[in-house]
Amino acid sequence: MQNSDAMALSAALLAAAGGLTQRIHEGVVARGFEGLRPAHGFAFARLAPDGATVTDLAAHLGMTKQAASQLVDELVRKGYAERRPHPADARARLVMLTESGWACTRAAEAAAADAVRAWVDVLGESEVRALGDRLLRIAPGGPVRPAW
Amino acid sequence: MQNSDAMALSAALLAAAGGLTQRIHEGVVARGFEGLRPAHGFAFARLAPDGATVTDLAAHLGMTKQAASQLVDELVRKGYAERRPHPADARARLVMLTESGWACTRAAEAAAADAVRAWVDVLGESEVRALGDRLLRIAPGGPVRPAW
DNA sequence: GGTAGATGGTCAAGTAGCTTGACCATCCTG
DNA sequence: CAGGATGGTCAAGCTACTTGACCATCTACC
Repeated sequence: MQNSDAMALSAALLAAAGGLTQRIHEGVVARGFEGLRPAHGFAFARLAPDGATVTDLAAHLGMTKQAASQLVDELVRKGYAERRPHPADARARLVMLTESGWACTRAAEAAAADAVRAWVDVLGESEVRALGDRLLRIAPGGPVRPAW
Repeated sequence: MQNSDAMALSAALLAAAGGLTQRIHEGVVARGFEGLRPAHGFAFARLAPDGATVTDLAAHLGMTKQAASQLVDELVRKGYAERRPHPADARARLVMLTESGWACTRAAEAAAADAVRAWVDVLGESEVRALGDRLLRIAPGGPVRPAW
């Protein structure tokens, strides 16, 4: 395999990821959630299950805890999250999604589903499943971080 | 296909793209090119064939021409590009890669090839080719822009 | 051929999202 | 119950972008 093939594959992967990010973002906006940037989506993904501390979030997003704290401030101010006392550690605070935050998460899922549906129209369902399977096997198991 | 499947596929795609970006960047640094951010790679891709004007570059990168101009300033200051008079338009200036810029482009190709080689080890060559083929078909034909 | 608007580019100032540094409160370990 | 580690915030600074204003040159129309 030539270097130029590797570049073509890389470009396709980055273009697909960029397009997906943009479509999800547009879909979320279209569903009435404003003032959010794609980076917030990564935060929602970490907060969704059971909440998280600011330090957890910072590690997940690959940023300092100060920056994560600012980001949480913003989510709180906009009503998507709230800080609650941590049940087991008086230093820590558990950041949890509000009902509005959950609604936004569902909107993001719906937008992602729309984007994937467009791929199914082009490739067919089995091909899309195969694509997902292969991506999973080459994706670094770790956290999904905005890397550039 | 469930919404949760779409999210899993999206996460895998974004993780793969993020990992690839990071690996390319690390590979470029490891080959001795410093002071460059991943975003510069997108600029190099546009400059590589025959040079480009600042306005072209801005459109390609999805930013204002002022920002693109600043970015070119930086590349010039670091010796990767140079501004030459445009042969057919006295207003415009043609930004071209220097020999050092070409060397950096080759380093990025080599780093991408390394990353792809790691995928081949996991999936096998034919699967990786199939992956690239499918990505090309779902990627928005347009320019590769850093979308978040 | 001259003039009016469009286009390429830069200078200047402002903004948003991150960083580093300092600090306090609470925890855990010996 | 000390002393260090950890969770979190406040404050200041940096950097890559933005918007706004401006000049030089191209292009189209009369």
